[in-house]
Amino acid sequence: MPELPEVETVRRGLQPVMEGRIIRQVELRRGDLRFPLQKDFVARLEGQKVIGLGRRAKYLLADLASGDVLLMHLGMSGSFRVMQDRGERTPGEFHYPRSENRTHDHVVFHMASGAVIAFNDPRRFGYMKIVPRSELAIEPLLRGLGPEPLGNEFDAAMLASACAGKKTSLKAALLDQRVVAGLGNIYVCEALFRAHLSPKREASTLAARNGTPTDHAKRLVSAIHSVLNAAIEAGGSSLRDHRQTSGEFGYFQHSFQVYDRESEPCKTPRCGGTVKRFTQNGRSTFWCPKCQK
DNA sequence: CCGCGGGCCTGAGAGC
DNA sequence: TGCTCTCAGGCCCGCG
Repeated sequence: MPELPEVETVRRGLQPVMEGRIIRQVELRRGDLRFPLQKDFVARLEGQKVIGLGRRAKYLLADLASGDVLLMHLGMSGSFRVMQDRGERTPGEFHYPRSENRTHDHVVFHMASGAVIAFNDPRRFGYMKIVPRSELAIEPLLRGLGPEPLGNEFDAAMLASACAGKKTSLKAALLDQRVVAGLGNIYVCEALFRAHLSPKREASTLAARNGTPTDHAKRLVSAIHSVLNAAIEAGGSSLRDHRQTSGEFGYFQHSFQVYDRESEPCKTPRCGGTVKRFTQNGRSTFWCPKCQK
């Protein structure tokens, strides 16, 4: 599910219940996420104070007083849910809200404050890993990530140089986390539509000419900025799994221009085209062939 | 090095 | 109802 806007929405939901708070107990209900959690996973978290909760691309990073950092990735179907412990539990077991399927709550953080934070992930493509802060720079999971799309260093010049010489499609390039880190299938489709650029275009066609970024690169950067900012504002997109940490839906899916709109009319004024779908690198691409060139 | 396809998992929905 | 098939917000790995 989660691309940058969904992860950022989750971060904002978790921040008030994690930052400055102490993890009293970690309830490990399943340790085999995408890969097995570290043997000392629980021990390194229990009793720790969370100093800050940040985000890098699609990763959440909880900074601990011990000097460790807890990395969390939501994979395709991961979500966090914040609940309140009302003391209605038997030891070691939290009394979950009725009529809610919490069978895939794999890791549950019981905070000293009484907040209960459950990581739910049916497909288990998500994962967590604890690394010393001093080793973050060499952490394989983070090393190689490109610039943050909403950060200062991501601009037309940066995008143009990252695309230079790339024979692959523009869509594949944008999905490559080394080019820009945080976009996924939905927001790549949406950004390309808003920039009126074809997903089939060769990535290298965005490269600078005469040392100056092309208009295409500028248009694409501004489309990426606007679509991500709008999606964050809307609490992300809720298609299947994504919820805000309160359980509420995000609502950016109502603003999709092309994603999941196969055969529907193009939303570009006076275009009159129809949204098409095809498979690129094993993933669905939605676009309007009439106005995306 | 680069680009592509397969695989990892579970669940929802369509079609029969 | 139930089976089978396809598809899903990601990313690592191995192959050519």
